[in-house]
Amino acid sequence: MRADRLMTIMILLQNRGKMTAKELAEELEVSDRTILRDMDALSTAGIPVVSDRGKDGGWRLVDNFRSQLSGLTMNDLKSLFLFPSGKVLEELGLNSGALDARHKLLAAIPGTYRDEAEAMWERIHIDSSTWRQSKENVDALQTVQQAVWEGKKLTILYIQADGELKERLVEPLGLVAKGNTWYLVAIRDSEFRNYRVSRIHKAIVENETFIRPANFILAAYWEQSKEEFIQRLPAYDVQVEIHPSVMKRLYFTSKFVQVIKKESSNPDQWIEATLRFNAEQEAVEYIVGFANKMKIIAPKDLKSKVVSLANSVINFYKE
Amino acid sequence: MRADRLMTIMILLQNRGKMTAKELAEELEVSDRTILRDMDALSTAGIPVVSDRGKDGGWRLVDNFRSQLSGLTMNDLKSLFLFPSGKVLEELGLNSGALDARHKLLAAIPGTYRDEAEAMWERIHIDSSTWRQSKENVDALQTVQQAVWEGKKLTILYIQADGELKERLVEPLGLVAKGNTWYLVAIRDSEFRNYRVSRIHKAIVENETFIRPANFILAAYWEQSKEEFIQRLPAYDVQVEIHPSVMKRLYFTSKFVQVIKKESSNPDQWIEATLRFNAEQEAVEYIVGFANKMKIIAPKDLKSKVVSLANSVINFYKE
DNA sequence: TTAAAATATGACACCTTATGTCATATTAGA
DNA sequence: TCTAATATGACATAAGGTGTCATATTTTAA
Repeated sequence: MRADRLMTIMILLQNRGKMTAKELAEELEVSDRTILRDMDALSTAGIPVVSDRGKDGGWRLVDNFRSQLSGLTMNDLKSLFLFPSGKVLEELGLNSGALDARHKLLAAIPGTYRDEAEAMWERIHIDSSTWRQSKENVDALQTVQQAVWEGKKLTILYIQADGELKERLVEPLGLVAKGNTWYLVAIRDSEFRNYRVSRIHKAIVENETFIRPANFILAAYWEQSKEEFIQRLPAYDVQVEIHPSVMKRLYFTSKFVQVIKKESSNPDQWIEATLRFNAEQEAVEYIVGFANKMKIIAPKDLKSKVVSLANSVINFYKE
Repeated sequence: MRADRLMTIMILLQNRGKMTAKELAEELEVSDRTILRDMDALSTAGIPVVSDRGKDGGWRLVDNFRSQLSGLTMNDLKSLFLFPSGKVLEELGLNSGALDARHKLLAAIPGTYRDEAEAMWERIHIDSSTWRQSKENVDALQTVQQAVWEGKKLTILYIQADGELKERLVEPLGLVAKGNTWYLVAIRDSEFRNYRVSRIHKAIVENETFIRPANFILAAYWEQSKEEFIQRLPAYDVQVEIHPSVMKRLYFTSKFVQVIKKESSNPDQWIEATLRFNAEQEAVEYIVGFANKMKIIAPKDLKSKVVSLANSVINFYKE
């Protein structure tokens, strides 16, 4: 009961600014004295409530703290109960069915939490699955996950980009779910590395434990790692003109689109755009599919590459 | 204190199987009698603890429940503090910075929760952003979100699939984050509808409120809606043989791959596979990019379509 | 300066909840 | 039959919380 009330006091002060003990007492149907005690309890708990004595006195949250709270407290509560996609939960072995049991456990928490939880569940849903069944292989995920939780070293057979199988002994720090793809973040030879879980052919949890780096923050590491990866991503830019009839298709596969200039309602006016690919070959393969609806402006030698590919298609099916 | 202890009992039983009241009492530094009372409380709360009397007696969780719990209780706690992607939080106005303040609030919860929260944060990270900047337009999300929270009707200017702008008055029920794409689930004309947020050109929150349907469950509705959408997705299956040199590429764009038969280590043996497309044209455009590395087996008339497209490429660049 | 509105603190009586101790009963296995 | 275990009730005590009351201090306005 009291935890409920403390939380409510915080929320009231956040929303209304300054309130007297008498007002709070009436709102919460307790005595003034109880409110004063609650204020002691909040202070003890580190919540910076302060009092103004005398006329026009009352209680408020320290202004700085309050302005933080105004963007935080209610939203904190909301995000506290915003659950990730059922697919992620499932692949972590935390089935959607667990949601119900968790709700039950949550019922033991002060009522305000519960109300916020329900509101969030009712209004926001996250879904990371694809429209069609993903073929991403997560056979190794259970084993990898076990090692992560138990802080044990892991031997993995890893399929490298060139298709070669390599055995590695790693210290698994965490897992990152990027869309439908799981990455294992681990230490090998004193260096941080990311391994795509679908490329782990086999994983064996070792008995040997390891010391987790003291200041390792998975989310921060991942953002940095991602930034570096993106920096190293090859970029092959192509200037094209697009026939309006395929604009919809371009939006649907927006993956390569960087810039679209001057989209016009004139159904006959070709539209300039910049596309970015990882490699020339990727550009060729993509652009050839647009046939005569996408015209290469630059680089100029890409045209002959596209034509060459088209010729090989024709020869292939001549038989 | 007691809530802590109840939770600890559950965890101990889950981890150790059967324990006597005496053992639990010693572990938790309370009397046997208190443990027996706690068991009553757990039963009352719906946790199926059962006792074995007499020699070799003790307390355990119902086997079925325990096996669920082994995937549930600890995992419940874990998933309770598994936070969705920072991108989703950001777009909901719940910035990553809120995480820290939430952690502080969570500190008020029994210590076991806090420990689990830290473990989860340290080991699992979710990231729904793309390697490259997404072009998905979420300008309207703030306004839409506001209406969702406030339970107010919303007027939207919606860009339909054919590009036409339509004005709609809707009752917004919730938001679904599907990968990088937000969908608004709303009622219009007494029917549930999904609107892609990036297609909402403009949104205006009305003053008029609406009655939320009593038994509406967003997650359930979304799963059903998705199922129906997938059922209606056209499926155009193509049997192909793939040269091993492009297998890597196929894995990278696994979107269309349905079945791969007999993958061989023989670098000269073509591999049979089934690809699924939404339309014949999509198949043509995709397969042409593989040139002579992907051979169409069936349907047979697709070959001529691919050749035709290749010809139009060649003619296009003849100038 | 006075009065009113506010908080600050302590104390006490009372209420509610929780705990430990004890006694008796029942169950299960050796 | 004996021992190890749970089952239940009861009672005294402890712990936590609340309301009422009294006294003290601070602030502002008249």
